[in-house]
Amino acid sequence: MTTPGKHGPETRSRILDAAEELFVEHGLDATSMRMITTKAGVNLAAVNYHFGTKDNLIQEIFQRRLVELNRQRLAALDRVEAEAGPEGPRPSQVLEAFFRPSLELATDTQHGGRTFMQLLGRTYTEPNAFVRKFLAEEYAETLQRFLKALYDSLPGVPREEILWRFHFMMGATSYAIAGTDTLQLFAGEFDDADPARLMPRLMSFLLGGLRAPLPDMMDAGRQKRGRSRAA
Amino acid sequence: MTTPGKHGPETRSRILDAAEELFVEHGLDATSMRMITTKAGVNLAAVNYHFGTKDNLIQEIFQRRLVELNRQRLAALDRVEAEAGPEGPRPSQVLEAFFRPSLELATDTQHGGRTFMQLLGRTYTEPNAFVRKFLAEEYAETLQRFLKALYDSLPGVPREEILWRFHFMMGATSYAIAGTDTLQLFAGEFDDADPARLMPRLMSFLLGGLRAPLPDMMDAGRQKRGRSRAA
DNA sequence: GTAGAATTCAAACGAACGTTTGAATGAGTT
DNA sequence: AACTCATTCAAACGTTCGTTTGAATTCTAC
Repeated sequence: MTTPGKHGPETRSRILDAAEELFVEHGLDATSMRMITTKAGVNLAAVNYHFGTKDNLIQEIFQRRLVELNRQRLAALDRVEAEAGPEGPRPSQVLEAFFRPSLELATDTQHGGRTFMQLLGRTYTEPNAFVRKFLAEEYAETLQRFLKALYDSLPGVPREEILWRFHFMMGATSYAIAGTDTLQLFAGEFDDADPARLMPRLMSFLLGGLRAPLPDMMDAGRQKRGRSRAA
Repeated sequence: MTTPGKHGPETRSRILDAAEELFVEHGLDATSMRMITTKAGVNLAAVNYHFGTKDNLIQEIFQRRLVELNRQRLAALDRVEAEAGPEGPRPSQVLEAFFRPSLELATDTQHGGRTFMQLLGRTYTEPNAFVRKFLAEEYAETLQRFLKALYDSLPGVPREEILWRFHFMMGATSYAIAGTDTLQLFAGEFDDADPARLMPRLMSFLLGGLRAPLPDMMDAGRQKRGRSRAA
């Protein structure tokens, strides 16, 4: 029943949840205000009343999740940095601190976490200028800290290579989260989409990529296992 | 001058080129017919006259490139399979056959290849049902053959793991191609966007990920270098 | 219970969208 | 020259979009 005609602070969250799902299913542009308000069971004008504009609604959806996500990431980085000695954490620990929170959020079907991570993965490549802008702002500090930690953990490796590989890793991750249906579309047989198994699978792949021999030049000191510590 | 008032078969290709660029810059939905025809210097009705609908235009843009791209991929696979002995090609050769043509197309700024690959990378995660449908159809045969070749080249590895890792690799690749500006946005210093260096960088990363130790279970026979051939 | 603020509602706004129309213009043929 | 057929053109079509409006309704507080 849900008594849609009554007042209540539920209206805001009803809109947020409905919009999140629809954005995943149809994309940001292709999701209209009328689709959102119909799904949420509220009046059309409710979105503009509570959020002002559609862009503000989008921004609020991303912020309420991203702030918490990056907080968890930085907290995890603080933890491994505190536990490690003066030489700092290992590369695998830094990666874990960054990617594990997002994967855990991606496996949370209870509170729409999975829905949001699919949306986020698709948004990384979205050309929408407005979205890209505040996405970059929201990530700036977090990425700065994690890149610095990665640089320090791999003292012998050129920063350029590390930056590229981190870029590749984010691509593999967002693709893995956002495009599981793509995978199923390609390979019919496939049915093991259990998100709980995704984490170890992705983690070993990412670490393998990070530790791969450097391309072409300076193959000396290739870190097959462990790291080539300088200090 | 280009004498836009005259007849000529240029109109079709002018529309295709203009649309390709605009789709990359703004996305499929956010690019209007009026933007396309204005940029191409043709009348608004020209798109519907030459292509019927906007969806047909999109489909034609993808087909004229994808057919050629997958033809090159399959030809490269034929080549390495012919050169290899009865044991078949090595995993790195299969990967090269698949990813090198797309990366070469991504570095071709002359004929709009880079533009198209950015578009393609973004489209992998696009929820547009119409686009996803013919994208899957266009890829079906190619992916079947490459997955089979990968399975045969890694006889000791569960097919499920190979499928997942191929998925991760496609994610890293499309992300690398589509989102270079994202990378620059995150890391200000970064200026080495030379696409010619992208290929070896990405290739060593992908191979490192493919060869990584399997997660958790059956770590026995981990293929650190080379393969654990069974036959 | 009544005033006042907050919220919901049906209806409409102007703008932009993809597409269609029918006349005007061009080249090719006889 | 007249006819034909493909193409281009300006204009309009109906639909949907995000947003606004002003009255109705509900909650809060005195």
